[in-house]
Amino acid sequence: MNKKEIAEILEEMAVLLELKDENPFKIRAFQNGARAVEGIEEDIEKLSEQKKLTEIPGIGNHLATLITELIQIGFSKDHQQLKKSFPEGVLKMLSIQGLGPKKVKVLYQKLKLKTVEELEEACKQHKLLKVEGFGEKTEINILKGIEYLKKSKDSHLFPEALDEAHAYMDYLSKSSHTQRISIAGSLRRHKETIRDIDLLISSSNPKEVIKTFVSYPLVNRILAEGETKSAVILKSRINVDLRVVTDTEYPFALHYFTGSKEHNTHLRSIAKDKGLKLNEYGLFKGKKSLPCKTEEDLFKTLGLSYIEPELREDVGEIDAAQKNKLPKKLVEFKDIRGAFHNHTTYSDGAATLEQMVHKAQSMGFEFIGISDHSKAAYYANGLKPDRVKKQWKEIDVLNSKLKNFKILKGTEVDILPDGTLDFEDELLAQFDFVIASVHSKFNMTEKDMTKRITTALKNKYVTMVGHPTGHLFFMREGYPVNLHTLVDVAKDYGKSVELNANPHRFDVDWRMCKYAKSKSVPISINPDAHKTEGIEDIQYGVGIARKGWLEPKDVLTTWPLKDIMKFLKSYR
DNA sequence: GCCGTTTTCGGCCCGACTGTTTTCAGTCG
Repeated sequence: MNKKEIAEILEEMAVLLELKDENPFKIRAFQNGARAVEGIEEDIEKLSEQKKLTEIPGIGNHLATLITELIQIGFSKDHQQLKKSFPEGVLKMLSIQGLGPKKVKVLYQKLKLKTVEELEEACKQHKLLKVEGFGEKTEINILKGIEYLKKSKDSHLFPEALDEAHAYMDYLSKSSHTQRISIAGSLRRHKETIRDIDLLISSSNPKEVIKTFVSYPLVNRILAEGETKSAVILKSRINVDLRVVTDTEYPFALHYFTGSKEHNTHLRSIAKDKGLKLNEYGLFKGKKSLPCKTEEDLFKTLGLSYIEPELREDVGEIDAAQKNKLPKKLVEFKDIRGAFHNHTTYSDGAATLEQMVHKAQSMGFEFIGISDHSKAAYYANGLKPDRVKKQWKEIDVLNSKLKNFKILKGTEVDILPDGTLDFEDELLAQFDFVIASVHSKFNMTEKDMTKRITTALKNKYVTMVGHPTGHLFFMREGYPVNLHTLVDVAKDYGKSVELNANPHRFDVDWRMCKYAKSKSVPISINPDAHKTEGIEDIQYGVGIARKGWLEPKDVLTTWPLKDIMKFLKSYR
């Protein structure tokens, strides 16, 4: 059992303990334990063997035994026991906004509600009004929460889908019948969340390929198994569609199945204008298909420059391709030289300052910005000025030892409801950079929230706004804010805008990247890392940036360090 | 349940908001 799975079990146990009304500090110990496990840098199985688990802060004797049990026999008796106390659907109710363990417990015990569906029905019939502590508003909010849950039900975070797709492709590539293979669909276009995985294979023996496809060990259910088309659901609950075509058809099919639908429709009309017909099997002049070996050939034949998959959303890319006005070279991961917005154990990160630095160095970076939370972020162990200064000292010492690498002193300072910041200007002035973020009082009108955030951005020491909308995929909607106004203010005050690369966030999204680019506002692709691996999320942020038409020059974190330092001084 | 150079017992991060209530419990971050 790996770190992630162990952490998930500890997390679930914490939830179950909450439902059982256990000692809150015991619950927190499980939550801390889960986070500690996730943050472990070494091999957890080895640590368990060597009985060194208790050396990790947050893991004591009991949790160490439990983790060892999980590693050795794959389950824990304590966990199984706890799980028996509540039906599974009751746990699901907890993912509804505004419903916590206390209320869920009451609903389960008083109204005998066991699933989200039963809860929804009960709300509609106003059965909750009978229960003390529940009112009309609560019912409405629960229904809203259920609606939101349903909307995001069948979607998956980008990296989860990508990992599944790569593993499946590795497996399929081994078949001698597979000629060319590719990811298609929204995953190839790097949409922010993924509903299903589309795979395309060229082969002269489609039957065999399909047979191999449905025999994949991680398949949970086969939905369709035809001559050239198959669909399955994986154990991870992701749907995967496969199409098998001939190698001649492959480039056309790849384009077709990559989409988007709107892009395809538009491109077909371009073909039609030229007296051609385009579909997934070819580009036809009369009955004769024009030869194309690759997608590049296809675009060329239509008189267009090559359109990268990320751009195919029919938001002007076809027009630009006709006029040869597409970005010359979209940003790539290898262009990235460093990252702002990283947390350490000083606040709510799992890795120490030094571990984060080493990770950044191992990724070939030239700098890393450290931005732990400010004091208002109690829940995240936010820093008071004295601890900020302690961290600065540690950074100074490390910097003096480092060659060709620099740690930048930063903070993720809370934006208070009135738009002022959680640190005094006098302190802010001493940071190399300042990220200002909203972490509280989300419930404001768009006008007030926009005022609040732009006021913060206008502060002469603030470099950028962190995760500007605050949304979390599948968990909560963002607070209302006018992003165009925000970008305009960034433009006027010479600031940057964050593209938070955490796959739960992708905030701002690619649409706003495009707008920022049009205003020459540099985008910072930031990992918002809370552990060393978190820094790797930058690669997904790069995908979103590409989708937003960004080239290296548009991305602050690709600039040479001396230019970045110049930028950080320019707006003060 | 975890932790510890004031402590092996007794703390453990807490303020704001919401919706329900008339003084507060539950939820969230």
